[in-house]
Amino acid sequence: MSREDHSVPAMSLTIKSVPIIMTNSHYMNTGHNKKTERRKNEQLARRKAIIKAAREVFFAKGFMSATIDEIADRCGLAKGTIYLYFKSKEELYISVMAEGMQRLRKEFEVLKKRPPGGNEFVESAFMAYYHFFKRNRKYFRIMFLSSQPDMRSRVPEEALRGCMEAARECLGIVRDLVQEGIEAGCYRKVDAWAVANILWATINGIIMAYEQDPIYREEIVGMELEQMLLQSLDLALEGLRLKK
Amino acid sequence: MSREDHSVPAMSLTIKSVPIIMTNSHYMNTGHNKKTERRKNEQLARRKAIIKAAREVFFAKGFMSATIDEIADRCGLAKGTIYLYFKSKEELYISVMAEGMQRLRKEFEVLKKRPPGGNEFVESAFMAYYHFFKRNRKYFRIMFLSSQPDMRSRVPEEALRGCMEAARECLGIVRDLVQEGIEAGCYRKVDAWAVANILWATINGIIMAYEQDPIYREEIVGMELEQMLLQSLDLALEGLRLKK
Amino acid sequence: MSREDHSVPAMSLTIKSVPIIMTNSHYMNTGHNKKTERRKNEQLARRKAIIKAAREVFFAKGFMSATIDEIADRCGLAKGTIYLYFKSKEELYISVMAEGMQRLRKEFEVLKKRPPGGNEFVESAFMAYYHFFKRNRKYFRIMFLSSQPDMRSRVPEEALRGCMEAARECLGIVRDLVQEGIEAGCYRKVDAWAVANILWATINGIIMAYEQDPIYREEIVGMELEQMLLQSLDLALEGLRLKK
Amino acid sequence: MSREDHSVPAMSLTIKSVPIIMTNSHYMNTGHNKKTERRKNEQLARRKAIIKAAREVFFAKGFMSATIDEIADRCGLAKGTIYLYFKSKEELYISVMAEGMQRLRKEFEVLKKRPPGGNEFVESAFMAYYHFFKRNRKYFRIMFLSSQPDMRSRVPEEALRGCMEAARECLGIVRDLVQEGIEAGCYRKVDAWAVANILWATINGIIMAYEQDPIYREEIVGMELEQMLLQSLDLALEGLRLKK
DNA sequence: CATGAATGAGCGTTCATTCAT
DNA sequence: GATGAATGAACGCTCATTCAT
Repeated sequence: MSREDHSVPAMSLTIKSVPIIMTNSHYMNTGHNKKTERRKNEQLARRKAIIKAAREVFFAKGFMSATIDEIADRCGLAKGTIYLYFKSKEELYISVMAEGMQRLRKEFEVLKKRPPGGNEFVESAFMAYYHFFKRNRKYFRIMFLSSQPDMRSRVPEEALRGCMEAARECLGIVRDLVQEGIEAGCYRKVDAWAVANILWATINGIIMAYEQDPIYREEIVGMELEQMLLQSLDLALEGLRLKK
Repeated sequence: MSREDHSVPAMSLTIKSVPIIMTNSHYMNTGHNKKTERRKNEQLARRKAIIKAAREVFFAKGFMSATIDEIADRCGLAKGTIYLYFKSKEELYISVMAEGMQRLRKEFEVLKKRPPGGNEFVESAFMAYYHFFKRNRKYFRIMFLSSQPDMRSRVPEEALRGCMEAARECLGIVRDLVQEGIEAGCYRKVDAWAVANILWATINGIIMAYEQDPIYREEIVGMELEQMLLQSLDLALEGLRLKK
Repeated sequence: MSREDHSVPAMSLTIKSVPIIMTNSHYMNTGHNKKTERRKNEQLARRKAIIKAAREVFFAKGFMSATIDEIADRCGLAKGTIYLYFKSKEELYISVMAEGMQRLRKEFEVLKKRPPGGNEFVESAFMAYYHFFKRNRKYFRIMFLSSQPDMRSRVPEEALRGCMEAARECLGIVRDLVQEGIEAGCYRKVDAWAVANILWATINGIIMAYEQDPIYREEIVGMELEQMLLQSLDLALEGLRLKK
Repeated sequence: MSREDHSVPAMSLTIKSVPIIMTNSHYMNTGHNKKTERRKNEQLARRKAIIKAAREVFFAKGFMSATIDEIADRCGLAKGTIYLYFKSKEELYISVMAEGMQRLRKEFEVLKKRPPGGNEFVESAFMAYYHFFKRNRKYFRIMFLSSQPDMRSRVPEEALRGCMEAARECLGIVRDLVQEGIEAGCYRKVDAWAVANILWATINGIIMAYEQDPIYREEIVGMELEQMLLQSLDLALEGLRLKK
């Protein structure tokens, strides 16, 4: 059973990874009041610990069945403390999701550094997404929740934006790949942004189908996720490719 | 709603096995089980009424915030009565979903009767789905819930199968269309079932994207759903089409 | 569809056992309207069937957890029908109890016909009670419920009287035995009624102890019920016996 | 009560491993867990208050008709708070019972300190029990519930043991009295434990008879409880006494 | 009479959230 | 800040009882 490594080596706090998550960090290294700075770090660490615990519980039980009590237990904090960091269960949820999007974004980042000249533009994005999915499968299920009206109405818009931005950046990368493909004369002259969105949606749609009940997956779809994705990639490429 | 249920009187009574169970012996085969038949109809109607109310409440509030109390109020029944027809909130949910799938399936049915000779195979399915979506938009949101583990674990498998079957039939229709396209020499020789699933997933993925927060829809995707679907159709067709 | 399902060996109704249970039987055998008489019999049979079913369910589940639904199912009647015969769950309960007391009384009746001259007066009552207990163990548990205030407040006094009368008769028989013992010169000149009550209470108390949690029975009392009863009999006899 | 918990601020930070788990690090061994101690006391008091309220409601309404709402109201707590202290209505019930047994045990304790030389061994126990009963009459009714199968199956075994132990201790005291009587040459050489159990059961049986419906008490038993107990004591003593 | 669908008050219980310490 | 006891509204659900058929 492939492990999903949301462990967070904790190390990460000391390194650059922090600024990514940190949204509310307006502390400047003027050298002065260390105490405050130390505090900030502690708080940040705590915040991450809570998100980690929440993620684990949400993954194990689902959002609806998860309880703040269990999350608090799991990170060794008091229930009240959770509310010091997150206004509601829903904000906690969105934060877990945001963190997942950040991870994905980070993995997508490498696509930007592709050596020029290769011609698997879209393929690489497909694969990057697929590999992320394999290691973070459970994120997807809870992501599908974010469209629920009772979730959305309770999620602070600002927290949501964090997710969105990450998604936008990923899509931007895909768009760039498509654009490169066009410019390299491989792809037809399509609207790269639209295609990026379509590819993105396609993968999500396929994954969603696979996260349905096993009955659906086995008796209806009846083929492995990887195969399905590859065929879908094939179809898309065929649609994109410029025919001489 | 004109009832014609004085229909066929005795029939069932001619079967011996009945008397054993029967305790309520005193009405004879005179005008006979009018009562029973009427009952059946009433029950069916009530069931539908409950599903309708549930649908409305689920749509308005979301599954999590919906309450049985409100559903009961909305269809003018007592709370206990709801539980006479549905074992749990989750079963009610799945029944709403099943009903939605039935509707979709019914609309897809017409695709089967397409006059031969036309060549918009996949287009017609896309459009059928899209039109259904426009009129039943809110179904989709709640459908996305069915992948939640805490939902699935509480939904009676049998009720789920109802949904699945309808979905399978729709997919079958799409596959047939693809197959026709292949046989008509319009499409490449692809795995029609896989392609049907991919198309299906693509549309769902796109819809899901649009059912995300408006921020996502407006600021990120930034184009109308219809456009997006059309472009996606275009891409898919291009991918399917046989090039001379 | 002629059904003759007043089945019920019915026999039983024709014999003497009836008058005992029957409280509301003012039908005289004037020969006329047989129909009515048949009805009466049917009703009586139904009543007994319900009590039987109730007994089984009360025994299996306990009064609190028993449901009218299950009782109705078990005797193949509709729930509403139960309420035609018994005003409430509590009346049903008391009727089960009354029926148990009638049984006990019937078994005690034989003590009245003891051949004169024997000298095991009290012993025979002890043993009769004990044997009844062994075969009707579960009656006792539910009997202990009758002292609950929320039971009593809902039991129609009239139904209760049925129980009481049977108990009184049993006690009367015990008193007579004690009296015989006194007159035979075996026992001291005690108040026979009081002693009868004391003996009765003693046995009930012992049985109650045994119907407590097994922990109590095994870890605390620590001896077999039969032994305990015998020792208790021994003690009582020793107390009663006239010493020369 | 001066709290000194602004104590030592950073501390915990110096230890590396700590921050992860340690959450409540900030109060050191100064005047120290005064807080905790106060809490403990408060909790104990609350627990007692709840038991008191429950007792009152159970006594007034009976277990079945009692509601947690009423119990909560009566002790001025929220319903949820009750569940912080007791897992279920049944646990509350058993706790009320346990508390009653503790009281009885405490009253029995004095019997242990009887000045030697007296010869009313069993009498004193009878009387202690009787006096307890007079002041705590209503306990007995609800005690009779504990033999109900649907009660027992829902009572946490551990809570039950509390009751049992108290009962066992009382019985132990009675046994000792009997034993003393034997050793003092007053009583026959009987099995003291069995006799203790028999006496106990006898009193309980008598009390149960008196807690039946008033009809039973008045029309059947027809004598005062005290008289009955005295006669029963008399009978038992007569049975125990060593005859020259 | 018998039925059984409908009722609906009421249940025990949960848990996100608050707030005094 | 951190705590965790307290809250109490809301929950899903039950079931004795009624009543139209």
